[in-house]
Amino acid sequence: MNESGLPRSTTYDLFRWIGWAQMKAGEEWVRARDLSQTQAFTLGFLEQNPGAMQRDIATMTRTTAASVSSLLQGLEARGLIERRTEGGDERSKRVYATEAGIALIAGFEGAMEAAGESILAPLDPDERRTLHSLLVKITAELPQPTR
Amino acid sequence: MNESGLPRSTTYDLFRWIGWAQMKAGEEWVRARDLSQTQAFTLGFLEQNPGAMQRDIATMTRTTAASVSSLLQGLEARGLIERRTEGGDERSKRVYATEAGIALIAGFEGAMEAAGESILAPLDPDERRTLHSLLVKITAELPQPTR
DNA sequence: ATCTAACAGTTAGAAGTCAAACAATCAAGT
DNA sequence: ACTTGATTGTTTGACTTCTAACTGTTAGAT
Repeated sequence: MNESGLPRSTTYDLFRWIGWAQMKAGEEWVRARDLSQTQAFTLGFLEQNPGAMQRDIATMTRTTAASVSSLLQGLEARGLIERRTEGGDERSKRVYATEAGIALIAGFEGAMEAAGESILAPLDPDERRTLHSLLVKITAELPQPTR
Repeated sequence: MNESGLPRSTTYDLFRWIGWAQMKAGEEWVRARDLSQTQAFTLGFLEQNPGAMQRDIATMTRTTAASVSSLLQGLEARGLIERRTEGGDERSKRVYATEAGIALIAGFEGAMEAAGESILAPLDPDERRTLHSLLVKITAELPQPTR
């Protein structure tokens, strides 16, 4: 809660700001393919984890089952993913990125890394290592997003 | 993009995760008052900056003028804020938290700080200072969200 | 077998968000 | 005066997200 007036920034403000900046930095790449951030994230995840359950996707994106359901509807309508029930459990659906989906998402990881790179530019390699290890230390104690 | 399988976490993943955790940590306080995060944020901002323009709020929350417009509709309908045109400029509207709004948001800042505190718990004071200064260094070079 | 509880996913309704188009006002020049 | 451009806020329509309620499936106990 800063800008217009207030002098200090809490650590949380800085986190929010940096998260926002990262989002913006990746926006161009993502929007050029007519995807939302979450859609791109999900496709990238499916490329790496073919056959994931929807529930896994919810955990990964830290959203809800309902959000995943409607998110996948959009991707499925565009032919970027498929849902199949297999493995003898009629409840769960295995989700796969189609060839079109994989083609569309190719380079996403790299683009995100580049975006992250540009944001961390003010830090030298040593400082980046320090930052990363501090963040790891924090997240190690964080509640796992299980739903 | 971690959990189910992948070994490493990029710095950006960690940022996302921490931001999510902070949001969750403040959720209980916020939901007990039937507010969204953004609404609480906005009310807190108005408590500190009475008479802010809507444009300022958009900058602060890093959203758009349209979002603020509809966000404030909700708060106004509940009598938590007022919009007045004053100061001879018929374009801009000055936004104020009402007494009810101020009463509802009392303690928000403290609750958020406590939430932030609990997340930073794994770090000792020295590490916190280091983290804070690294974040400041990053945000100093970040594009200001001007709209 | 049957009951119960947990689990996977969907749907409905409310709210927030965005881009784009719009209306109204102000400022500055001509 | 008039015009032009910038500023401030709203509206529209599409999309995402959430909670809560729902359907259907599976596993475990009795």
